[in-house]
Amino acid sequence: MTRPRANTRIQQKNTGTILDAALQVFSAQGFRGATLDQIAEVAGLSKPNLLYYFASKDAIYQALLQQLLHIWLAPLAAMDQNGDPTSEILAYVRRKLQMSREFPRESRLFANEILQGAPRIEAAIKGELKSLVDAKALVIRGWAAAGKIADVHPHHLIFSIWALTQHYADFDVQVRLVLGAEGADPFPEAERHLDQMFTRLLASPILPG
Amino acid sequence: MTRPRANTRIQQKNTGTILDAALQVFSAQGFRGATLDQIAEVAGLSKPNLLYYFASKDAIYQALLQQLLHIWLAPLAAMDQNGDPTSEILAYVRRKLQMSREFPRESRLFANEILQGAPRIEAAIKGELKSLVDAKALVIRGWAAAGKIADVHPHHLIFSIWALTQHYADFDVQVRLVLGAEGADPFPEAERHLDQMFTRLLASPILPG
DNA sequence: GTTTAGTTTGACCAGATGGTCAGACCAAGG
DNA sequence: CCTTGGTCTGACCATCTGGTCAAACTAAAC
Repeated sequence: MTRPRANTRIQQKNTGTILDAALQVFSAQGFRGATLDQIAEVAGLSKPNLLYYFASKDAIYQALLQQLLHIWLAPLAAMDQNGDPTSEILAYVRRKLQMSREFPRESRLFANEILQGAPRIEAAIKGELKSLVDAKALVIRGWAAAGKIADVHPHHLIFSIWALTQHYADFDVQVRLVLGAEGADPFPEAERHLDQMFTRLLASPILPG
Repeated sequence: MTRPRANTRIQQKNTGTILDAALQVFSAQGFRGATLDQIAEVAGLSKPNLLYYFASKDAIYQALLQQLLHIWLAPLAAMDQNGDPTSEILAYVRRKLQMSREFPRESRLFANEILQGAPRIEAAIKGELKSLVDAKALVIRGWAAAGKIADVHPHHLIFSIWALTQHYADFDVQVRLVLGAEGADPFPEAERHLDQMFTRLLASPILPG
């Protein structure tokens, strides 16, 4: 094995730099649209040097996806079966929106990948991601059955959380253009709106009192 | 002007064929990822023949975007100020979801364009799209002020409709993979879920009775 | 049937792109 | 110092890509 495995300090630093630059470029251009030259320039390294650390353009992309999957699933994984149902779901929504704000590039990378048919992440979706979603869907179904939240379709509830929160990362440009100068930072208002949506959605049909 | 302007039958047929093929390829690969060779192959024409009808790759893409903008705005434009507020908004949601189902390639084309920073459609967003949205936002604000719907942020309401409906086109692969074999067609359930969400969101805080 | 305007293509080009490689460079241990 | 193993790069290559062009072909008007 001639390929380094991130032992040396230099290796750790450079693989990190490369992955960050790659995230920048891939998330903005998609896999096919991105070029090694662009990544190299952003990373401040030469192209052959990139290929010293990663076997190919594809390998860089794969490494990125692999690394990001965990960050991506964390907010859902943190949803606690034993907590208060509405609070747990609302907290998940807020965490996810926060991720759109802090990690828009990651969100766009995934969006690009899925848009293109998920050719390089299909396995992870069918595996890790689906397992987690199915598990949490069961929890939600349980909450609904116990009358603690309204009777919602668990999978579509999760889809709607993804759709609504990721929209503010993936379509950031559009959101800001449409809002114009008034709404310089769309996120506070977005959080209020999403709070409102999910609070109302989840409220049990018969209100106490 | 040597360039044809779609007069002849042949011109009409071929420009149509090319735009359809281009939609196919651009929506799946993004602008940079798509190649003229791919488009030519899908269209069943030679590459030079493509460039006989359109001046450049860019021109094909621009023509596509221009053509699609109208289709895209139609459902929102059809929202009627004089109709029943809740019905109007719910009808808009259904129309928009229907478009995700019938025209997923169009949705993905826009998604790709926005993801990449909307470099070639920024003007249209700041212009036509923003104008329409602002106008409809006023209508919604009026409905809310009159107490006919709950007090929602108009722009973010529209964003949430876009996000939720387009998700089923743009992330179709993911939706189907996560649902697995059970949900062969996610749309009926999606419609029920979105109906539920917006019905509850828009219901006035004080229920009659 | 011939002219004319519109249509199609094979061959070609310049620049971009992913990837290779031999050798230069450099840090650190002996 | 010198060796050694990891790091870096200029030069290079095959292929792909957007685009051109002269010439061949075809439909239809006269």
